[in-house]
This record gives sequence, C-alpha cells and structure tokens, in this order.
Amino acid sequence: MNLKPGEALEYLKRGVVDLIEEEELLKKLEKSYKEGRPLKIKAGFDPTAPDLHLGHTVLLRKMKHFQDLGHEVYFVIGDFTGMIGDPTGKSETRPALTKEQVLKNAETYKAQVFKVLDPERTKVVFNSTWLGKLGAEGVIRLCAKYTVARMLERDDFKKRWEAGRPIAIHELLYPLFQAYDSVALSADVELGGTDQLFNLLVGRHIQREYGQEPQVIMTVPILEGLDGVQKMSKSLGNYVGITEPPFQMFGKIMSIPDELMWRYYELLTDVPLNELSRMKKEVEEGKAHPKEIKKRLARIIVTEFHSEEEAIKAEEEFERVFAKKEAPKELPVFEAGAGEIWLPGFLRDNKILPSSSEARRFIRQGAIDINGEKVKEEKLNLAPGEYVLRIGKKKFIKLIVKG
RNA sequence: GGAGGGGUACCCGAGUGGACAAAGGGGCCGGGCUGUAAACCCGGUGGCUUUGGCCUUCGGAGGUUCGAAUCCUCCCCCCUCCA
Repeated sequence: MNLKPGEALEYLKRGVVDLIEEEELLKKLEKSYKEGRPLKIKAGFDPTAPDLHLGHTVLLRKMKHFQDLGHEVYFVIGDFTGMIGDPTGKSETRPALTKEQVLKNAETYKAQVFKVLDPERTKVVFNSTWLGKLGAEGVIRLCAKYTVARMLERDDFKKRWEAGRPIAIHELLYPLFQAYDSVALSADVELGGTDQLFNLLVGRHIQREYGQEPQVIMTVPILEGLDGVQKMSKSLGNYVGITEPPFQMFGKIMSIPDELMWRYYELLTDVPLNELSRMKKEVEEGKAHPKEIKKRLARIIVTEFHSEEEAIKAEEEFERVFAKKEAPKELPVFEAGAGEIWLPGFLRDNKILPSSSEARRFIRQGAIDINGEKVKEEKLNLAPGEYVLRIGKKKFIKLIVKG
C-alpha cells in the first residue's frame, strides 16, 4: 500500500484513542514519504508466557497498519523491565525469568504474532540488550532526567500514594526504562494500550533529554471481553485466544452482547467505517438482523486466524448445534463398560465436570441430556451402543459402551 | 523502633463458644424465554460412589473446651499514625 501522507494518516487513525501529536505524525509521514525511509514503530510486550487473545491483536493490528504502509515495526520484549513488572497497583513481585525461558517465550510470541504481523517488516528485540549495559551510572543519569513529582502524576501511583498504599522505589523506574527503550531504538512512533499513556509520554520527555526528536504516541483501546464489561483477559476467562479452534472461536464471538460487536468490528476488522455505520443503521431500523451481522463478524475473525474454509465450516456447525439443536459433527469420544454406571463419577473421572458434586447439581437441575432425553437419575444402566450426551449448554460428548 | 487496626469461600462482606459448609451482595454455573445477544424470572454455587451421612474449610501452628470462625499462646502477612 502506497498512500500519500494525508491518506496514510487517516488510515492509521482508525480506532485510535490518543494521538500525540497528530501534526508531528503527519510531518514524520511526509518526511518518510519524501526520503523513502520507513518510520521506526515501537511497541513493548511483557516477557511472561504469552498466550495471545483478541485483546492483544488490537495493538498488533495497529502495528500491522503501519507495516501496510511500509514502515518498520520493533517488537520489544521487555525481558529487563519484566523484572520489575509494570506497576499496576496489584503489584505482585514477579519472579525473574531465566534467559532460556525468555527465549522460549519469544518463540511462542513469534509463532502467534505473525498471524497478524508481517514477519518481513518486524524486528523482535529484547530490551535487556541495552538496559543491561546501562550500569548504575547510566541508571543514575537516566533518573536525573525526571522528577518524583512528575512520576507521581501517573494515575495509579497517585491513587496508591493518596490511599497510603505502598509504592516500591523500583516501580518508579519502570516508566524510565521503557522510555529509554525509545532512546535506544530512536523510535519515531510508540504504540500501546490506553493504560500505557503515561509511560509513552515519559518516552517523549526522555528522548528530548537525550537530544532526540520525540516519538509520536498512539494508544489503542483496551478491548472489552466477551462479557462486554471487563477488559479481555485470560484470568477473567472472557477471552478468545488466537490459537483457539475455529468452531470455538466462532461460538465465543457469537456470544458477545450485540452492542459490543460494533466495537469488535472497528478494532478487529478492516471493514470500512462507513460500511459499519450503514450496517448499524440497518439494524436499528430493523432491516438487518443483528445475529446475521454478528455472524459476519465471527466469519471475518475466524478467517483471519484460520481460513475462509474453516470459517464457513464453523458457521455451519454453529447453526447445526445452536439453531437446530443437534449435536456437533465431531465430538470427543469416551468409552465405558456395559451395565450400570454412576454418571457423576464418570463425568468427574473423565474431567468433563470438576467434581461429582457439580455433576449431581447438573442432574438435579436438568442440565444433562442423553440422546435428547433429560437425565433424572444419577445411575445409568447402559446397554452396549453409542450415546450422545449433552452436559450443560455447551458440552457434548459421545459415549461408546462396549459389549 | 513505638502505638493502634485488621486477615472469613472466586471477590466484597456479616458472623465474638453450639441451631455454621458459615447471612447478604457481586461474580460464576444451570434451567426458562431467545438469536449460545441483552434484559428478565427461577434455582445452584467446598469435597466425597450415591438426599445419607461422612470428611475438609474462616492467615499458620499449637492449646482450652463435651463443642472453636468465635477464647488463649506463639508465628506470618497487610494497613494507619508516630519516629
């Protein structure tokens, strides 16, 4: 894609929350356009075991947009800053990772991020490379360029300070080190989530202190999870992992609240904004069914991480299971001996449900079907043959009873 | 270093000797309605080979007692004020 600076700016602005400063970005784009020199785009990532979900891809997609325009992305793995752990207020001390772990995690990252990023235009770098060399003297020089008062402006520091909760001194170093990354790379633009705004701004300040042109800052929103309220995160369980199988991915997207799908469209697809507002209007006027619009979204996303073919298959499967209430085509198979089985024990032992007590609750609440018949007894007397069990809303298994 | 306050289930939070597997709310799960949406209604929410009991749980370890989340001792952790 070879867009003129003004067009490029518009292309890049989609879904962006903060852009500091737009003027500066335009100038950088113009210069790059004139000189044929790509801009250096930086974004930092945590070195802990990465299991990326759609929330992460909002940022990755923004990085990709820069790549689409020919710019160069620096994927910074914060193996040095990882020793601090970005102070979120929860402030758990993180165990330092070994070199091997960091490298292993980096490989896992690569395997996943290149589903979005263009490997040709991505440089994966570790910030220990330059931060490790800084030494005590370098750290002091760096610290001298910022003040405590300004550091305490950061929202979570401020809150903790005012609430009288502890702030460890090394936590104050985190923004400075991240800023120094920008110096080391001479970054033109740094991207991050909105929660990164403060750190990114420190980068601008520190770059000036080191005689560099300050980076432009772009932040992207934190994506809401499937519940539509809290941010998408693995620990909250409201996420879609980018390596999840197609059917699962499709289903999860279909379960999001309607209102949320517009946001997902904006942040997770390249469907033009004017087309989006048209669809939205059609839904509001009752000309289009929200379910159909949501299915298109699910299709687009599954296609991106798998393939169009898989997306179509996932949709068919979805219709079969949830519209027609049939069992999925492929379902996990379990075996049992003929005769009497105690269902709760069976479900627990095969890790289908976490405990037999939970299974008994399910039976009591009529949440288990066998071949479409509600199970009422905990004990089942099974003749040899094949059975399809539905456990709760989403779990299906095939049970083969041997003679 | 000194003085005081506090640690209860996934989270918040009630509970100061027995009726406590522990109120209430949130979350989550299940059922109903639907479009695996939202909203709403109902139910559930420690475990255990079987609704019948048993076992484990209130920061940790001991102790008192027929009986402890509750009382005592020691220890760990968090917070506030002072230095």
